[in-house]
Amino acid sequence: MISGKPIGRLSLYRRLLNGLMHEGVQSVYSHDLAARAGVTAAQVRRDIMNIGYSGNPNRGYDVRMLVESISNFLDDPDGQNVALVGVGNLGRAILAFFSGRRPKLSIVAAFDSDPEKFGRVIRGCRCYSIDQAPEVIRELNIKIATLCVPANVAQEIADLCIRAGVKGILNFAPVPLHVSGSVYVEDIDMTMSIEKVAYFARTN
Amino acid sequence: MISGKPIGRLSLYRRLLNGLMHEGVQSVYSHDLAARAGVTAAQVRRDIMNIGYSGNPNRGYDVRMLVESISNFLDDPDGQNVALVGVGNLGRAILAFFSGRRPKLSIVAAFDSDPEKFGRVIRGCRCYSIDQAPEVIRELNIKIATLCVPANVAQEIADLCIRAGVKGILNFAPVPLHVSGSVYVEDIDMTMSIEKVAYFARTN
DNA sequence: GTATATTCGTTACTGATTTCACAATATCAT
DNA sequence: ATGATATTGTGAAATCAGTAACGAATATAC
Repeated sequence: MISGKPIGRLSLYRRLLNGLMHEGVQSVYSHDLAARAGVTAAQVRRDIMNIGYSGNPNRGYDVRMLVESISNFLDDPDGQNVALVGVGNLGRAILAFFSGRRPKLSIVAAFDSDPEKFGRVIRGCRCYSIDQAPEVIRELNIKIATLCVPANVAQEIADLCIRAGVKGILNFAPVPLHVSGSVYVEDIDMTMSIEKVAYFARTN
Repeated sequence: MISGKPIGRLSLYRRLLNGLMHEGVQSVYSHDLAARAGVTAAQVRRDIMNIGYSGNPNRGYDVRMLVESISNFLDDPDGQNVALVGVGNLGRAILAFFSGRRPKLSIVAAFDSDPEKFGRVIRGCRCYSIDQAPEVIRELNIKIATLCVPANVAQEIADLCIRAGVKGILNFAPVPLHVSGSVYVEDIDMTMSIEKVAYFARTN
């Protein structure tokens, strides 16, 4: 079993390695990747060890093969569909940000409560009424939801998604969600983050 | 000295407490606040202990006074000015999100490289050329920057901000920043987050 | 006024994560 | 071939964050 933080780092390594591959770099040392990722070399080696890939003493890691190993580990080979709930400013920004970024992860449906938005297609993603969510989530086999809704409805909408089969939630709403242990929630709490920055900018 | 995660939790507690205060609740127990925040009661008590506030056995914590204690700890009494760099989709969403949310933290200037945007005022925040950043950051005594720029220029722009006096960066660019130890960086890496969610949605 | 029940404050513990350190191994120059 | 060098893989140590547990303190009931 492997826990949250290493998974995040693997995702980062892969992104950095993709950049290197694009530049034509063929192999990389743990300390080099570590410097780019902002972690220690030992950390990189252990993370890579954890997914069962092996490098080559004196030549480091083969970039292409390491990317492949990480992808085998992280990705569903068939791809995963994602829903976006809440097509406000933030929701649209996220649609724009993710559009075509990860081939194995596609935002395939958006939901909102504003009838103005029903039927519109934003960045190739169709917007439905939130009432249709249970049906659409089931039909498209969506297991991942991105919540960009106001705090006061976030729990209710999370519950609705979970009842429809969602197993993982990326929560931008500034409120902790209460879910059963079989559902994974990752919070992106921008208010908390900026207050942290403000604190350390002041006291560091 | 108190490190990153407790600070984040304090920010969260304060937000929850403000909600309670709004509902007219006067006092709260550690286990109640803990349940709302999704942490253990011991954690709450210890976090509150760390900032030197004391509750009352059998009556819990006074909501108003606890909020005040946390605010004294987290906030600069004179307020802090924030710059937003990169007025794209995400930047505008963040402007909308933060506008008027925390009285002690105001986004007072935005910067972009697109001349179309210069001089425009978005959510009460004026948009300047990135070339004016050093000057404006100094004049407005800005110590905090929110980076919503493309990955390939993020480091360069971070350096520019730091040279102008910025001490804390909230980094939305999907690339780790290399900064000196006296500057605090908080990363919000949405790609990493969604890949984490995807992984656990699949394997949990 | 006393007993009782409940909660806080804090110390000691536990578990997880990260780093250290070094043997094992591959490469390269000679 | 062989020696020198640089790197990986990984058990052990260290660090860190979170939890449990319990004495001290306070309110409440009778």
